[in-house]
Amino acid sequence: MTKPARSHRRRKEARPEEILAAALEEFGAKGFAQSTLAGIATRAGISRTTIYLYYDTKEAILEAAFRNSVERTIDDVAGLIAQAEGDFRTLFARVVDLIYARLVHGDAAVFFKIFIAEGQSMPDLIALYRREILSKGEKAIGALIERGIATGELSPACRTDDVRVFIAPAIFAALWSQVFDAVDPLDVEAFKACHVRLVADALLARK
Amino acid sequence: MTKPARSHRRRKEARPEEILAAALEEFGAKGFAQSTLAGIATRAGISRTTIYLYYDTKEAILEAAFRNSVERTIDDVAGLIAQAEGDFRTLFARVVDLIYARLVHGDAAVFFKIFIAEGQSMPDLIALYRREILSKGEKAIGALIERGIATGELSPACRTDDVRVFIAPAIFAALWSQVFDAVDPLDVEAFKACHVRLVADALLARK
Amino acid sequence: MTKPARSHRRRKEARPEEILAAALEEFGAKGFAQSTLAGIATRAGISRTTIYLYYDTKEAILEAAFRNSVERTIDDVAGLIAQAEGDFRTLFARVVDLIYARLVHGDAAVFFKIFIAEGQSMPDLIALYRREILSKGEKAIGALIERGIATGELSPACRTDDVRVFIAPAIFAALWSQVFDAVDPLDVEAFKACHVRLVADALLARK
Amino acid sequence: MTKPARSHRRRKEARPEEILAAALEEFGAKGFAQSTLAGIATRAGISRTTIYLYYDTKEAILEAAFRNSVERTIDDVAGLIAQAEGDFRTLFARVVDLIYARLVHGDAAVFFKIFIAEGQSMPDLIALYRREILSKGEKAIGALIERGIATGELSPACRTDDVRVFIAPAIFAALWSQVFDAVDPLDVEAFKACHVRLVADALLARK
DNA sequence: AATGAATGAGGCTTCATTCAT
DNA sequence: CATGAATGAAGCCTCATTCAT
Repeated sequence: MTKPARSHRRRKEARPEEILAAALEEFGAKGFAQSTLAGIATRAGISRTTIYLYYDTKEAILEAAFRNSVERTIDDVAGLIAQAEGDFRTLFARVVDLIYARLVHGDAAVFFKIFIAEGQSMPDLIALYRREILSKGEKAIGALIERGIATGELSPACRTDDVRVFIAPAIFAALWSQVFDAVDPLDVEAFKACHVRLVADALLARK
Repeated sequence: MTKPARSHRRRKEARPEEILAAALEEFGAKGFAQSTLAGIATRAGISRTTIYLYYDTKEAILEAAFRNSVERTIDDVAGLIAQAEGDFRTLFARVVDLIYARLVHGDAAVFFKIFIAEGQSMPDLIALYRREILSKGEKAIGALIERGIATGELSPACRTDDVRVFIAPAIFAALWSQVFDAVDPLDVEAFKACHVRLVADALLARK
Repeated sequence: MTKPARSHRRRKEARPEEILAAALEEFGAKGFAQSTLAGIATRAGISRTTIYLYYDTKEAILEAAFRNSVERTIDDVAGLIAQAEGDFRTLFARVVDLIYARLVHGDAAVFFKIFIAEGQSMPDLIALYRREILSKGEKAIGALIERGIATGELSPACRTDDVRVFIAPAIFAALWSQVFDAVDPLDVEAFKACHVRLVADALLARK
Repeated sequence: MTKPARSHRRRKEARPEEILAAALEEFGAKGFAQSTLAGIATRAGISRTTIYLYYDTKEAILEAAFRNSVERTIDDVAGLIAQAEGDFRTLFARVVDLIYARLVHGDAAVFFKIFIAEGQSMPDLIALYRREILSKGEKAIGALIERGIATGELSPACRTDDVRVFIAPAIFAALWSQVFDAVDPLDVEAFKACHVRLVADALLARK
């Protein structure tokens, strides 16, 4: 169907995403405020001014990169809610696995960093993040718990918990890696196991 | 004889701390890179150049503010390890209380932000933070668990856990407040209660 | 096909030298430390920041201007050594002519000024100057004297002199012009004649 | 009569000269424009603001230091004209000796440097220098030549020379030392001998 | 589509100088 | 008399952004 794109054409179509990828690299390495268009351009292997053909401002790049990443993440989370088999501990572990994967490496970690540091000046993105991504994640965990209650594994009392507490260690791990990796790297796998055990032990204990 | 404090003198002595306080405000509001000396000066109610009478560079201000805060925090933590009476759940709750107090409001929150966003460029401060503050906190929790094992409340198995998992929700709460306060404020007290319950339930369950 | 030079291009190629010329003017008028990039930019008819497209720092401009000038000067001096015909007095006069021309007007005068005033902080340029330019000049004079001895005009005793003594009045004239031109201008031609006569008389007298 | 000054009093009277001495050091080390009041104050062992009790501006310090030095120099030169015994070569050597002494070390060297580099902006001092110091020096040399003619040592033709040519090498030596001392120090004594020989040989040769 | 050239706004820092003690 | 405190002016430099090719 789609004609095998000539390299010129292909280039043109690929540019925006290439720029976004380069920007994400730069943002991750230096933070948003410290990032420069020059740095992004270099990483993308293009000239500084070419960026302006696709994005109007530095902020626009961040926003585009963010929306781009958001969509993919939402899909992942949706899939994650659907696939659900096995006992609570197993299911929870699987969910946590995915969250760690996305948070410790990948785009999500970068945006986390940026939002924490410079979120004051970008309330719209913040709201979008909270609404589109975090909410979905919360719902996924909530659904997991409901299922546990339904099967009799968990006590209905677990419904009253703030599910964010159950995921918090993952965020902690992501940030620890970002900040202290050089001076004191975290054994993510071991930490994750502790995390799952803590939550499962606590919830299952409530009969 | 010598009048207790001529206003000139008194000012001079107070200045450094005034500047540090203003800087912390500014850093908290804009992040370190985005902060300007002009902003700090305005908040302190002095001129831009006056700052240079006390600190040589913007980095020096950050460092001074940090060390200033570090010392106070260490003292708090030390005191916290000492005072310890009651059952595990009560003690843990008290420790967590203090951590929330310092992390959600106050200096610690600001430095957290800065380190996450711009830590790459200040490895020395990062190392200091990890060594002087976080370690102390970890030890405090570790001591608590040992005490619980000693009194027979907790299983010795709890010793194998990474204690950072037990505190992670507090960091989460601190960052959530920083980032999402405007769009979706966190009920910190409720969250904290969940946090304590989760950890206590899990640990006490392991017999 | 490719038009010989689009104005954009041509400009770009000319810019560095334009900036250097402007800088030399500015340095000459104010000395190096007192010179400002704003002044250079104005003289060059460009904006302050445009300078940074071509030179990284003020020091870099000085260095570039200097090297630029050095090369031309060395070539002149080399040519001057080569062309040599006639009796000692005539030859010496010709060499002195060139030295005055370059020293009293032109780049050399500016660098003299700068080196005298601010040489402490630029030892590399100083060394280069001594090695690449002054040495060549000394050699030229030395060669002249050797030739005079060979032809029997001069006594071999002249070889023991420090040739810099023979040129010193030229430097004096250059500096006098720089410093006292407004208050008491020097009749350079007359002074130069005196200079040549002094040296020639002294050397030729030694039989 | 004069009470043996109490140290306080003595201090007060000495201050201006102490400041001048410190300023001269600083000017010599960094040039005038690069010198700072802070540097002068440190060298003088006093506070920055104390300087303002005695001198209104940086320029005023330069001027005061200069006038101070001028007076002493004039006296020296006057004395130098008076004392005159022996043949031309001997006398000339003695005069040149004094000039070297003052130019290569001491205040005069510093002012030379400053005037060359930054004279444009201080025409009054320049004029004063030309009038009060250089003129006197020229006259001293002129008188020497007249005496030589009178005693029959020199030809009356020597009267037509610009006497500055005869002293130029001394200036050259002074500047060389300032600029190239680190990279290629000048053997001042040898150079001076060459200088005297050159001038004497030339003048005495004209019969 | 892509880029090299150019610039204005703004940040950090230095320093001569004034003010109050 | 002496000084510590404070500041305004000015300089260097960076960077997002516009213009012309």
